[in-house]
Amino acid sequence: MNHIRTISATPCEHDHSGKSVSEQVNAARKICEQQDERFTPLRAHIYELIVRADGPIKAYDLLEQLRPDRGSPKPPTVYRALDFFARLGLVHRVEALNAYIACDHTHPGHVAEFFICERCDEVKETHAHSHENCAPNGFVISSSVIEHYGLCETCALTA
Amino acid sequence: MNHIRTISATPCEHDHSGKSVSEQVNAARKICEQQDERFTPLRAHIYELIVRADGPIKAYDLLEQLRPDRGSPKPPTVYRALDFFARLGLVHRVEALNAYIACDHTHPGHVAEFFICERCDEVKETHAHSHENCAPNGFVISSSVIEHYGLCETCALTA
DNA sequence: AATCAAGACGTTATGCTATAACAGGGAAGG
DNA sequence: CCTTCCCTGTTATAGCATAACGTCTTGATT
Ligand SMILES: [Zn+2]
Ligand SMILES: [Zn+2]
Ligand SMILES: [Zn+2]
Ligand SMILES: [Zn+2]
Repeated sequence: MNHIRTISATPCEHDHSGKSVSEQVNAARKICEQQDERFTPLRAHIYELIVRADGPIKAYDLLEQLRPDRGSPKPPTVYRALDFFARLGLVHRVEALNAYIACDHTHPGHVAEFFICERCDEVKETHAHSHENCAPNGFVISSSVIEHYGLCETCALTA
Repeated sequence: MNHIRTISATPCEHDHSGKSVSEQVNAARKICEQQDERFTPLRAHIYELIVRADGPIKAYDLLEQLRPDRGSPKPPTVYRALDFFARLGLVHRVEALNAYIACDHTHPGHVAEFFICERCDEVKETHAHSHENCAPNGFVISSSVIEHYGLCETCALTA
């Protein structure tokens, strides 16, 4: 189907959200603790890798990056952590990329809307407006996937 | 990640769109011919299976349904057809289901927005409103994925 | 008619994505 | 101490998609 866009594996060191990696990790730790969930060393490690990726990252790329620090982890190791973070709203799955990205909103649990540049891989996350008005009469939305692909302003100008 | 919702494989005989299966197939044939694309017997066969599914259908389920009429087709057979239909806007991919569905709009090429009932698997397709206004300044959208999951009116009332 | 280029299809093989199921270990509470 | 729950490791398998090559048909060009 050729439907999966590619994403680069190049992390970036600039501070995208105005928070350092460790600040973001600590914020996640706090959110976990507030919900009586355990922010274990493994989870902290994986979450940090997701944050450092500074964009969508694939499960098997996370798996690679866990090596050799944690031996040779197997897929369930990372998928379980991703499930956990998704449940807490700390990480979103980007459906059309088969990838995962840290939520960059301070209050997780919202409906995320992504704008993904296909040229430079930059991703902007916004709070989606309500689509209840768009729904067929009586339809009750419980979750939504809203992703846009195209060119960011910079790339659009230099294209 | 447990992110993939399930869909039932039960086709349904009711006429969802007001057009019969053969009418839908003929409409697709016409759209192909208008664009100087070939609506081959294989493509017609696969398109008809998608229409008959009357909802999202998976690539490997299509593959099964092609047997034994067409011997033992392999995955590329169906993925090539799906690519073709998607290129013409006759079929949409539903990202969160890893499934494909016939466009039920008469003028393909639009941005589709799906409302998918997780209880009865009914899918309503609408024309999405523009999200350009929601985009970061200067972002140029080239394609979008908009899918909502929840309960249709009937299921919400009887839940 | 002979030639050529493009596209459609069959086939083999492989790669990527994700989960089921079972076993062991550690933390928290009784 | 002992039980319960959850976290993690591990093996195996399921599910989704494409690369690459060969053959044949179609339709245009010479
Ligand atoms: Zn978010
Ligand atoms: Zn860009
Ligand atoms: Zn459509
Ligand atoms: Zn329903």
